[in-house]
Amino acid sequence: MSKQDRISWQDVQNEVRQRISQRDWKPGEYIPHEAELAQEFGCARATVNRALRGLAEAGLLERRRRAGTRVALNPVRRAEFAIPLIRAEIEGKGQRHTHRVCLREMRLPPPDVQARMQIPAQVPQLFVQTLHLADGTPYVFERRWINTSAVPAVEGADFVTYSPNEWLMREVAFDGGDFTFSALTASAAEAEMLACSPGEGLFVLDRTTHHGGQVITSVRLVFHPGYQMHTRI
Amino acid sequence: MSKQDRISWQDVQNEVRQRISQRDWKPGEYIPHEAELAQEFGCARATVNRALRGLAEAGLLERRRRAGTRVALNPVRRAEFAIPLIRAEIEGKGQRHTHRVCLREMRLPPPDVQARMQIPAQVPQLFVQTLHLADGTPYVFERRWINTSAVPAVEGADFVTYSPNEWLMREVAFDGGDFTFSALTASAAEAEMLACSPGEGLFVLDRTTHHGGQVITSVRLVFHPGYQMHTRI
DNA sequence: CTCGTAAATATGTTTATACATATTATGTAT
DNA sequence: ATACATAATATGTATAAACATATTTACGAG
Repeated sequence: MSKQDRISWQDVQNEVRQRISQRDWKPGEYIPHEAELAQEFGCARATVNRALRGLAEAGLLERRRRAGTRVALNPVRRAEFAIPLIRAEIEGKGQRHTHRVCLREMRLPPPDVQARMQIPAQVPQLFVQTLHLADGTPYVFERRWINTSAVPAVEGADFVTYSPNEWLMREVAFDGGDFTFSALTASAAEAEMLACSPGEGLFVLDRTTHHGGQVITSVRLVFHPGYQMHTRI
Repeated sequence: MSKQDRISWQDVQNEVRQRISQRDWKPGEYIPHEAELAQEFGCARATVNRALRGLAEAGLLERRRRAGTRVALNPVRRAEFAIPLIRAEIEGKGQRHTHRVCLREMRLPPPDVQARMQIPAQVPQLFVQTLHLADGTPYVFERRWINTSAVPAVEGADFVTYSPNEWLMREVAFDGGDFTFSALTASAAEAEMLACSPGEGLFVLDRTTHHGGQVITSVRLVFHPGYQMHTRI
């Protein structure tokens, strides 16, 4: 009952969410079916459907045809996070983003990278190391492999005006990606890059980006000590 | 055109997704409006709306009333991840989950925890340290604060049959949470708990769980070396 | 009693229609 | 030209109706 006198799907969703949260409807229990709720709330079934569908997508409800809708046993099983876009992330904090290409060469990828990128063996690929800085202090160090047969135009890119990621975002399309978050212990090389002590625990994001079945690029981002990724539900 | 001869919203969504991915419609460009697409695909506007709404939620499209719909400049900006439920995660790998409560006492929370939990100063809270094991090897070490005034029943819980998280999931409702992912360098105590070397980089998840404006619990999960969190889009 | 089939039922989807709302474009008065 | 009211327009939402689909229940033949 927000604006008009009509009941909106948001109204229904809020009410249902509250009933779950207050445990009027307990985990595992079946809730009334759509038609019944529609009558209770005085709205169309489609409106209830819209509301419940959203809650099911969020993992709060489990729905099955004929069986009905019930409150999930383990409520809230997924959350969303923002994919870090380095420049946006840094500028969003009011800092200035710069980057420095440390290395750019054709190189034979190690077996694990070759497997992950699903590329033939013994074919050199473009390897780029870049350091991103926020107000001049190291922010994240990236080691990137680029599939040169999928992105031939990359041969002519020097990644000075645009960082590798920015260049790729502008030049090539992609339709999927794999993300792996982990931690590693800073090696001497990484410590020097990120201006921290060797042995420090660092946050790592490995990302592999696809387009049309092909792997475009595979990158490891090693963040500065103290980096945090945040989300809420 | 999957099953029937009718066009489904999924058909429309796939087609649009493809046009974006193939850059028939380029980032920043406006796409035809719903009525136009409905005519092109031979379906109702509601069907197109459903398709485009989903893509907008995924961050692929940006929609504004009157202005229209355009392809997002930075396509794909968010991804979903599964919130780790220790037991489910371990058993999902075919391993056996056990846990050991190492410490359980009332204790005065340090200032940062007190602030995060939005509780009055100088009031002791329940503090529990638990080690979770997979097939007997340390998996994750948790340090948890529980708001005893929000969950008075916790006084009588020994967390032997149910681990703290499982107990809380069963006993109390919650409606929101904060998640922070980071990395830390293993201290001597953490190294001993997780049977790793001090100084190793470890993956950390800090989670604060709310219900009705109150903080229920705040926990730090320190994972074993090599732990990974995975997701894809 | 068992197995397979038919009926029942709750959710899922599509459609046409109507109206709401945000935002841009237009036009008019000053 | 500028400011402001007004029209135009694309998306957003609500509804009733019809049908699709998955899944369970009931039933009947053997």
